[in-house]
Amino acid sequence: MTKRITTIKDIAKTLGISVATVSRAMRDTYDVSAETRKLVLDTAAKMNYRPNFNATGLVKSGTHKIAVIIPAITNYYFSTVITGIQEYALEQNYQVMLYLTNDSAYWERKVVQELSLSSVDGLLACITCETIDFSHFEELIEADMPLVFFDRVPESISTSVVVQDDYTGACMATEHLIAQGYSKIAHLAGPRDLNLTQQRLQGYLDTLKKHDLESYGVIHSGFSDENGRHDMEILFNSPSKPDAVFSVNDRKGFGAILWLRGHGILVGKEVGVIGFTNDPTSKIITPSLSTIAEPAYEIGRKSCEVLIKHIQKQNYPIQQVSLPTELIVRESTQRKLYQV
Amino acid sequence: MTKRITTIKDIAKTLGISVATVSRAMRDTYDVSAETRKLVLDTAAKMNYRPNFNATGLVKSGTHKIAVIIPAITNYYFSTVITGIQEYALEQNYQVMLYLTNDSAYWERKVVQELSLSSVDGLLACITCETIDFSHFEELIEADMPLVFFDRVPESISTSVVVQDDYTGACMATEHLIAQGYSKIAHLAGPRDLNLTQQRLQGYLDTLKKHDLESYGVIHSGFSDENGRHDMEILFNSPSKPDAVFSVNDRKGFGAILWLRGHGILVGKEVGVIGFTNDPTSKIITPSLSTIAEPAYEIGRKSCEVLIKHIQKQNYPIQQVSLPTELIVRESTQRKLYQV
DNA sequence: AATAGTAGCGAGAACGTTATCGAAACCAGA
DNA sequence: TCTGGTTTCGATAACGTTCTCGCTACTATT
Repeated sequence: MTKRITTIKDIAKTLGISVATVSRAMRDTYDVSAETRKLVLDTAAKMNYRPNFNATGLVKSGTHKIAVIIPAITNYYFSTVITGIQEYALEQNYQVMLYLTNDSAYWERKVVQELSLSSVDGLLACITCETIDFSHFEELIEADMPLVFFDRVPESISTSVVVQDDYTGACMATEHLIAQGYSKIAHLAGPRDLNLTQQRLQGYLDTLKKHDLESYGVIHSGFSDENGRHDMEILFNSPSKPDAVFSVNDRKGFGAILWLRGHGILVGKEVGVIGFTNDPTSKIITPSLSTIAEPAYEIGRKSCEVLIKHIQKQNYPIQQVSLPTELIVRESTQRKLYQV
Repeated sequence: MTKRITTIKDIAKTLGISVATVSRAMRDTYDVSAETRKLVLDTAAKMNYRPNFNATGLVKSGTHKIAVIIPAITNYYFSTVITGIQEYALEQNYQVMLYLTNDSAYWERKVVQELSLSSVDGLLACITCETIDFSHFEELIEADMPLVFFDRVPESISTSVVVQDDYTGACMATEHLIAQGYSKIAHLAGPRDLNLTQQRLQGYLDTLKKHDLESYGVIHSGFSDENGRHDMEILFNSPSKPDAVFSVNDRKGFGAILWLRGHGILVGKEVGVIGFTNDPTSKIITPSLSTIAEPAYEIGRKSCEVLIKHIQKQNYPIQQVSLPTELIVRESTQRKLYQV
């Protein structure tokens, strides 16, 4: 703070050359001799020079920064996505600024609006489960700010999006339950307005219809294991009890398993449970949870890649990326091998 | 990008006043009349003006940004710490830039060295478990960059640090095991060089000594559940088998429980297990894992608070904050109530 | 009525870098 | 020796904002 940071001027002064030459030597410009470049680079290293990004950002409009707006990071999926984003960004020499909305539409709007257009080159966003008004994002688009959504994406806005194949994943999960001999299948669904919720719900419904089965209940609620428990309470207090549940995510699946165990119901043998995510805890819980694995890390990398392409090429076409999921069979959907 | 962003000059031009006045009106300067301020603010809003942080950062040295350098975020503790950091930073109008080192000392050094001193006001760091050379951090300190460490802190550097009380936590864990009647206690320790590892090890050793007990083994390894499994394999293949283990963190504790269950050993009744963290999965695993709860969220907030104080007051004294932990008793250390 | 004080504003420099333009130095060919 | 073409470099203007002066006009005091 008080100490003087060495600038390009200092280097120029000690070397007796102009700042322009120093600036050129720093970058890969041809307009400088090999010896002076080496001289500049050496003294720069000696004087512990670091470029001032505020200055470079001022003159070339473009900071090498991207903003990531995400509901939370305290779960496996989101934290893994961020890891993917971060790694790709670093490889491409971009820096990531993190904004947590805590799943509050109010905070999301506030963060997006206060985001200085000049402080980031682009935006990677995953909306809250409350977001129904997207005008704050639309303002960004009008200002030509590169923007790509991942995982939870709005339907009404035309931007690039990167998601997992939620529909097919849901079909696979439901098919698996049916193949295992379950027929009274219910669905623990996510918040109503989320695209992802609707996709997974539709995959579930379509697969049931394909097999001439009826739904044994669909309950919409949040993503926590507590939500899962509560939904099971409702589901199993109804006259027509299901013999399997497909949960919109693993955490609600954990809640479902815990509720079933707490009520002396054998998970797998009596009631099957399948989740969606492949959270590491799904291997740890007893019985272990069958699930649809999401490529979280790749979603992070891919969405960052698409964003940076948008940043670097003005008219890069809008991308609709959908990454494949995978069925992972564990104990919670096995009728025979039930153990413990 | 191609579209013109409104600047302070545009506002000045449309209003027929000088840029200086507009600048003053934006901030809380007395040197401007109430009416012109209102006029400026209104047209600024109308023209959708956003401040250019590159410019402000250039003239006042100080971007409102802090960098967070952390090994990973894909676990409960780190992601919760970041959440705390993020929330406090946002409240104080600071923005956080995230850097993941992936627990690689090489990456950590690279990130710290390439970090432009001018692009952030301060640094919040948690070292990798490989870091033994701290010269890259010392360079930052020499350049008067505010720096505070959290959780994993170096001993040799004199900066502010924010940690949980690892020593007392380890004492509490060991005391609890002894109180439950276990006497042959082993310790699944963390990576050797980490201060946190040594503190928890020392707490364990001191408590054993206090009760005239001998250690039934200390094994150093990483933090994953796989490490926990592997360490148990070694521990239980030795002639003197323990009847309880204190794990340096919950994830290794999960591995320990899984290993014991896999070998038909009743967790709790035959062999007690206690962890450290209070990862949400510790409630989900069977049997549920007793643990020492860490105040992860508060550690995030507190370390951010200390950093911002350092940023704002040049000679803010160095802080050594140690936040209390809490014993959480669950099934894995209960000899009597063992169920399932 | 003269002076002092103050509120409100403008002009211009500064922050550290890049970009544009042109000048100097050198070389080759005639 | 002169011309033309490179290569290498320096001066200077920009980028958007804040800050330091200083100026004007108004109010208050005597």
